[in-house]
Amino acid sequence: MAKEATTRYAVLGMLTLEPMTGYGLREAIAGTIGHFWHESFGQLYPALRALEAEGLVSTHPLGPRSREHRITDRGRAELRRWLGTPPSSAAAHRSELLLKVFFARHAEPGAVAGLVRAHRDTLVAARERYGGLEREIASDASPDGPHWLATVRHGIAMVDAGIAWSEETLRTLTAEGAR
Amino acid sequence: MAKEATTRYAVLGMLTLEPMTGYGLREAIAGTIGHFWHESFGQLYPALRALEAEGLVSTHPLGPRSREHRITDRGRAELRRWLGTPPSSAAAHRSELLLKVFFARHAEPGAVAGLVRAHRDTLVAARERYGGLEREIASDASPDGPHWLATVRHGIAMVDAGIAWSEETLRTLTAEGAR
DNA sequence: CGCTCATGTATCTGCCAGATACATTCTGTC
DNA sequence: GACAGAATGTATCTGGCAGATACATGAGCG
Repeated sequence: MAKEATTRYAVLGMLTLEPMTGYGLREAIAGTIGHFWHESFGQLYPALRALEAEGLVSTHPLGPRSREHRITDRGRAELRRWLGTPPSSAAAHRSELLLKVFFARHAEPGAVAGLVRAHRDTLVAARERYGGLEREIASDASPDGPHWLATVRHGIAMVDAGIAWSEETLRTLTAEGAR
Repeated sequence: MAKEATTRYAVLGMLTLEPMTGYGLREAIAGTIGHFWHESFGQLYPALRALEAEGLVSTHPLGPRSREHRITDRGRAELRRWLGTPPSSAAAHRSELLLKVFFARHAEPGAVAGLVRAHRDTLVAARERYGGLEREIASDASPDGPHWLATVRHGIAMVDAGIAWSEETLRTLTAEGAR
C-alpha cells in the first residue's frame, strides 16, 4: 500500500498556528519547520482541496485571487489522532554522498574527497544558521517554543555529528592516495 | 527538471563488485549499502533495461528465467563521471518524527514522548547492528573496505547523535507535563 | 515607463517506495 | 518419496512527492 500522505498533517499542524493562504503556508513551513520538512506547491494545493472536501479545513475568500484556510474542529481531532501514531519510516533512505564514498575507488583520484569537503562546508554553514535559530527561539516564549527548540537541537546534533564524520573521512580518503 | 535518476548509478556501482541478476542486486544492495540506500524491484528492473539499451550494462542468460547483468567499459566510464558530480540534495527532506515533536502540544498527553522513546529504542538496536558490521568489515581486507567502513561510521555517528538527542528530548517532554 | 520582486494559484513530469502477482528451484521434514 | 514452504527470480501498478514551469497582480524603484 502506498504510504499515508503526510502533507495533510503538516498542513493541519501549520494551520493550528494561524489561518493562512496556500502561499503563506509554504512560507510558514519554510520559516519554522523548514530545517526538517519541505512542501511544494504541487503537494500543497491538491492537499488543501482534499482537506476541504473532508471538512478538516474551511476556506474563506480574502480577495479575488486569494483564499484563507482555517483548521476546523474535525481537523484538530484528526491531527491529534495522527500525532499519536508511530512514524512510518524513520530511516533516511538514500544518501547520494555515501553512495559516492562507497564507490570512491572507481572515481577520479581526489574527486570524492572534494565532495566530502564541500559537504563539510555546507554543514558548517548550516551549523551557524542553527545556532542563530536556537538563540532566537530560546529568547522567545511562544507555547510551541520548547518543541520547536527540540527540533532545532536535532538539526544541531546531526550537523555536529556530520562535521566530525566529514573530518574523519577526509583523513581516511586523503591518506590512501588522495581518493 | 526532475532530479537525475540515481538508481542507475547504484546499479552500476554494485555491478563493479561482480555480475549479478536483478534479484541478486537487490540482495547485494541490502547487504552492503542497505544502511543508507534502498532499491525496490519497481526501480531495478526498468533501470536494468534502460542501462542495457544505453550499452552501460550487458545481459547474459543464465537459465530459462534468469539473466546475469555485467557492467561494460562504457558503464564504468559513466560511473566514474557521476562519482565526481556533486550530490543533488544532501539534506534529509522530511522527518515525520520531528513533525510530531513540533506539534506535540496538540497530541494526547504523553503520546509523542512514547514515539520518541520508541525511536530511541530503534536507534539503540541499529547501533548494535552497526557495531557488529564495523568489526566485521574492519577484520576483512577487501579493496572497498575502507570506503565501506566510512559509510558505516557515518551510520554510527548519526545513530549516536540521535540517541543523545532522544534522551535530551525525553527529559524536555516529560518535564513539561508528560507530553 | 519599464524592471524586478513578492504574492498568489495551479499543473506537469519523472523518481521512487511499497504492494502485489506469479513461476521455479531448493531444502527440510514426515 | 511426497509435500510444504522458503528462497530465487522477473515484472507491473498505485500513489506520494520534488522540482520545474506557467501565469496573474500589485508594489517599489530608477
